[in-house]
Amino acid sequence: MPQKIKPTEAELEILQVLWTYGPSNVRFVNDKLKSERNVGYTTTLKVMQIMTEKGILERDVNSRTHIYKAVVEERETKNQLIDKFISTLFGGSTSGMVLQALGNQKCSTKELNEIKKLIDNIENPDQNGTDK
Amino acid sequence: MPQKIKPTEAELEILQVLWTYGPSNVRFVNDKLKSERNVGYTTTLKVMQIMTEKGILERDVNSRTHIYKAVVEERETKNQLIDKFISTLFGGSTSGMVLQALGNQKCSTKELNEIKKLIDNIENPDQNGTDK
DNA sequence: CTTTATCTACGAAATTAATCGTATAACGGA
DNA sequence: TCCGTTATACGATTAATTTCGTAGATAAAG
Repeated sequence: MPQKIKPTEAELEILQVLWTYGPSNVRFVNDKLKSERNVGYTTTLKVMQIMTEKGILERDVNSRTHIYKAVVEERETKNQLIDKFISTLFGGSTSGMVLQALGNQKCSTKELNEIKKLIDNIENPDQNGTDK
Repeated sequence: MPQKIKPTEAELEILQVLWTYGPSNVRFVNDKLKSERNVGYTTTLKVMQIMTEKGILERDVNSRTHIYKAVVEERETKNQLIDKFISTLFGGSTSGMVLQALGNQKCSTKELNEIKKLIDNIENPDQNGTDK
């Protein structure tokens, strides 16, 4: 576990864009954010600069338009956030959280089946389900 | 959906105590918080006063030592937080979040079975499992 | 009745997050 | 070459959060 990551709301939004679309410039990221809510260009720029200082992002400065990419890994970061969420709200009980999430959210039958399949795989790791 | 709840970190800690132990005074809450981290009495007092102003808590002022209780409901509040968490990090996909949570956390077989049972109940709501 | 401990009220500092305006440099087309 | 567009840099402001010190009131102990 290398670093401790605690992105702010605004930082998470930016990370989402970079995780989804790969390395991007500020304009692109800002456009994506603007499709969700109103935010100024320089605001996004500033946050991305701060993230770079913090080591959350890296940037390529070779061209005039800087290209930013996420340094932190999507899966790992989300795991940390889930961990924290579960420990804060559910006393560390993963199943407690899952039970509440499933109990109250609308989840398609297909999704539920995926989850069941995953559970079966966890319980019988050897028996090959030809997952991937 | 009555109100929108967005407790801060410190507020969530306090809510946890009140949800777990029921209506309490500041001293009690502060003692519980101190078992986790260092925090001064007046700090806890202040936060609880602010929460009361916000309508997150209510207090009984009859005795000198005020008794605070949570106005917001545990289940509902956690649901809102889960919702937000899922939409921010998993594009609204509950199963996406559950898959990642189960895939990476250690969860006992018993817990996994609970989850499976719940899924079965969701899929066959009529067939009575004598839930409650 | 004093003294000491315990409460609440209040104010204010310290931090952190988020936002944006303005300055300045560079690019691109007319 | 000149102008409008687009970048980054930087500073400053605002708002929210967290923290705690101090004052004043009340209870409890001696």
